[in-house]
Amino acid sequence: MRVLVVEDERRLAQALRLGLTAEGFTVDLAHDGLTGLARATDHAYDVIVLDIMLPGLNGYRVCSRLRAAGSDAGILMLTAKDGEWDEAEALDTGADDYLSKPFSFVVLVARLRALARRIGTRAPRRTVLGDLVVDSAARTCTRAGTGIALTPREFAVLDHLARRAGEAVSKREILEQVWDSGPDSDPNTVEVHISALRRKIDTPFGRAAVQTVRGAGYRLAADGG
Amino acid sequence: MRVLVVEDERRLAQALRLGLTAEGFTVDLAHDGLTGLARATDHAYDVIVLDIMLPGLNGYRVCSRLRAAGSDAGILMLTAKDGEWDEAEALDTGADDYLSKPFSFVVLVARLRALARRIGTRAPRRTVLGDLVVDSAARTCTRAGTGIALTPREFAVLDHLARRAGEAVSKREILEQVWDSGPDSDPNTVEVHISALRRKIDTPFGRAAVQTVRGAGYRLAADGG
DNA sequence: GCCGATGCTGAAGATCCGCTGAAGACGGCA
DNA sequence: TGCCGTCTTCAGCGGATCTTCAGCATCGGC
Repeated sequence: MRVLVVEDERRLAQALRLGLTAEGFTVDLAHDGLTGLARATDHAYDVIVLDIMLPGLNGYRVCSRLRAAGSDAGILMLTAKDGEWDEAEALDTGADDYLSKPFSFVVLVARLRALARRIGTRAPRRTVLGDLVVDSAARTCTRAGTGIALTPREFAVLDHLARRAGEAVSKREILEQVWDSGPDSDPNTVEVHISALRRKIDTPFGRAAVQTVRGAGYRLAADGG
Repeated sequence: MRVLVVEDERRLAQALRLGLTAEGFTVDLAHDGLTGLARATDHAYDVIVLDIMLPGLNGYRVCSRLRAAGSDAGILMLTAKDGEWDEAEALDTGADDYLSKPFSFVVLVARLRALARRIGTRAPRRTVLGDLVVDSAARTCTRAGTGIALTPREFAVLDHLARRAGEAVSKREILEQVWDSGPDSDPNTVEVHISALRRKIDTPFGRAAVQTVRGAGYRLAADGG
């Protein structure tokens, strides 16, 4: 399990690294907000321990920027016992949990484990393909930041293709998965919906994310077309 | 904050329910171990008040089975002053805290609050979505600073949507969470309440925070509409 | 270039889904 | 018990959405 600790007190940071490593975590450190943000966006961490008071960029900022960048790591914030602390703000910026200093190391480990467990079972929700974003949880789709309204069927088809981005998916499979219908249904139904989909997510943007694989079905380009 | 009280003395259980409800908790009762275990595994409680001496299945058993089932609710055990009581055993089975009878109600509330804080409910007390504020603890809702009176059901629906702000939530799920009803109940009930909600929090302000996701349910706009 | 197979697309009718007003049921409270 | 606010059920409306169909375009092999 990979953990990033963003903490400016070096003694504490080192102690955490030693302790967490002994508990079986793989630990990286950052000592200020900017470095933390950079590392977190470069590497895929399971959980991030984030101090609120940081030089450069404070914890709230790091947290909201991470979420804006689409990170789905678990984030646990550390609050100084006397510092100003706004629980609502923290959770609003996308933190998953928090712990006030001074804290028990055992509690920290327990919380990190619980957090990782929670994050792990959280269904993957956003698929990013170039400037095309498919968000299964929100049931939204955006191209270059522009929201696109899709009907239920259209979204279901797109979602299914997105989960196998880059692979060719047969009409048969789409029919079974999206329509949960028997193998004797009309593949033309799929064609009609694919057509509608292209008219919404490709044509207006001069792109071609939905590709026809003759005889084999369709493929959603991994780079968004 | 959701609390489950598992206590076989009905008078005491009722008194706890009244008192805790007045303190802003959402309280459910169970009068024996098996029922308590069933309820606790079915619903996500933040904390569970668990009597040791219970008909059917005693508190220790309930506690260890809950933990075995992966529950991460806070558990506070109640011990009779004369009953045999093994603190080590209690904590071994996964209890977080304990209190011996007779106890002061004020102390119980304080312990429950501390416990909930320690366990770290990730549910924000207040959810801020643009100028729409939903306060789960106070059970109030304001839009642009104006207080809005909601009926219990309306608030429960809004609260549930707010906890998943930005995500599409199915009518089915709303029915299960807000009504804790079976999957065969009428989704139209939800529609009626959604309609009432919109008439109160959206229409008068010319906004559209409550969005219909055709075929999938509803979504509360993360920016308040 | 021809041909069959395969895929695309516009139109139209049928269907499904969600919204809403009203009526009655229910429950708390005096 | 009667009142009042709230909840659920019902039925109809209106519109979005789905499917079917038919004709046309495109592709690949010859």
